[in-house]
Amino acid sequence: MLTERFLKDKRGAALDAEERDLLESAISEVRTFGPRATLVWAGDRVNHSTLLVEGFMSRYIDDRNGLRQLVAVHVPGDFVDLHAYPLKVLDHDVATMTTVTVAIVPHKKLDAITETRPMLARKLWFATLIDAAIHRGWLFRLGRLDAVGRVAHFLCETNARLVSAGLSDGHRFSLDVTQTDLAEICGLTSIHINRVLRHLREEGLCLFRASLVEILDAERLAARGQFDPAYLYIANLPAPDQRPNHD
Amino acid sequence: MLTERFLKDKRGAALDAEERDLLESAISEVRTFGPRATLVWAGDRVNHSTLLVEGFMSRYIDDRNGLRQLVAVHVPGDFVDLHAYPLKVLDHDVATMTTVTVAIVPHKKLDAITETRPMLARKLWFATLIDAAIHRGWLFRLGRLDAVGRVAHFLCETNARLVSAGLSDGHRFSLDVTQTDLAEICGLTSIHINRVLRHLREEGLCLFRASLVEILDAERLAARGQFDPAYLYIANLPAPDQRPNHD
DNA sequence: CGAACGTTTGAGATGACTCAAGCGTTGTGG
DNA sequence: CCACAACGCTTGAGTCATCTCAAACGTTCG
Repeated sequence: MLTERFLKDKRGAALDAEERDLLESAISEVRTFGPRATLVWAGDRVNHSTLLVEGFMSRYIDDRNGLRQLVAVHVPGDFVDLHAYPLKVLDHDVATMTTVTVAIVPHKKLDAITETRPMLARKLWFATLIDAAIHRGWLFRLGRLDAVGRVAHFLCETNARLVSAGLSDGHRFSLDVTQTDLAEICGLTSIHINRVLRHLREEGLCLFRASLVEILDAERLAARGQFDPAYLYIANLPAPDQRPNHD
Repeated sequence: MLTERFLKDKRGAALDAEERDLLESAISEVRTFGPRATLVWAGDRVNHSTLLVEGFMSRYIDDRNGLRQLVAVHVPGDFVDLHAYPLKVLDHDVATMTTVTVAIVPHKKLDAITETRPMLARKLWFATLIDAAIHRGWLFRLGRLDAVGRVAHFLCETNARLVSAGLSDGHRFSLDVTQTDLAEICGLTSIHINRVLRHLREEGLCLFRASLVEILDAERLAARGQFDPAYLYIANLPAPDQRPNHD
């Protein structure tokens, strides 16, 4: 089932069987794309959204000098550009990172859903708000962490999301991206990413080699990146530290 | 009218008279708060959302060492934590920056709207997606700009939003925040913010003094911050540069 | 009047960047 | 089938932006 992973394990928003069937029937087409293919350009009007079934995708903003800043990385189960349904025009590009399988959902079908199924509509809304929460996690990463912390934070986040998608056992997962990709995610240069990865390896925190991430010490890695998974809204997550009392 | 500025001038999502009345009648209470008051703590369950009528508010994430990263600044007309309606629990704190007037909208009233008015519901969804687009603008700012660029970018953004809210003439506006606030927005130290502001002043780009921003050279300031307002989804904006052809 | 807060400036430390070069792997066309 | 180009990874050396620590000043408010 193509929508199988969508909103799976998300706090209080999992789809029931009927909703899932409805969404599944909204898919008009299934396609595959090779790596590094751009599916949507900023500024273009779009009439459909893209559910990622397999592979990794990204969203990014280019600067004047050809440098780019990734604003999102998507894993299987993500409704990559569902926000294009209300927005119609995007402020960023949408591209594949690896070879992907995607399901296309025309906005016309979403019209039918939102007009007749307010609860499902609310869950779609919820899904786009998780993306926004992840944006905030990234803002914290870029604004408050040093280079090692940023990479550690990103790897913890990706691990948590892939565990939720059933694509990581919590210690090893496939992440087929280059060091340049990591640089564009973390707001660093690829050269510095290389030194950061060496540092993480030498400290026994984690390995990144040949498209494979091995987390050697999850606890210390999370501490180094000040990673608290609350913002991912994953259900049944082992409780993080209690927040301090707010007096 | 309390909701007067909400979605005003936003591309293709302005409310019609009936929708505005409906939203207005969903307000249960109007309150004022002093500066630096926290309205919502991360992790708390909330049953209402807050429409900002007057003043400035912020949303932020604290790190372990008491430092904070702002993830949003809100101006009058913003529905500050509308995303709490689907999410119920927030991943960040919500606080006032100045003295504010806010309108409280219970989630129960929003239930009634989403169940009977799919088009208005879609516009509420749209409003939360603009906040997400602004998050992305901030990610670009933090990930790809140097200190001077970040401050320039933020001031351009705030100017554009306040023009849209009718609170800036495009050249001068009141911004009652400290240099420490700017530091927490831009991911810098307040000391460095001070030097950046001096630089902007000496370059004739803009002044920030006594809670007043004066933009001396809007074009060069925007260039310095690589600011392109497309992500704000403001209607009838003078067209920015055409995007290059994508071949 | 004194305390608290925000601003301003200086000096020195450091983290990340730039430039440069070499290495290994992969894919491709002669 | 080999040679070479393209790409990604790795390392070194030097530079620069921003941070840290320190101190002084002005304003506001109790």
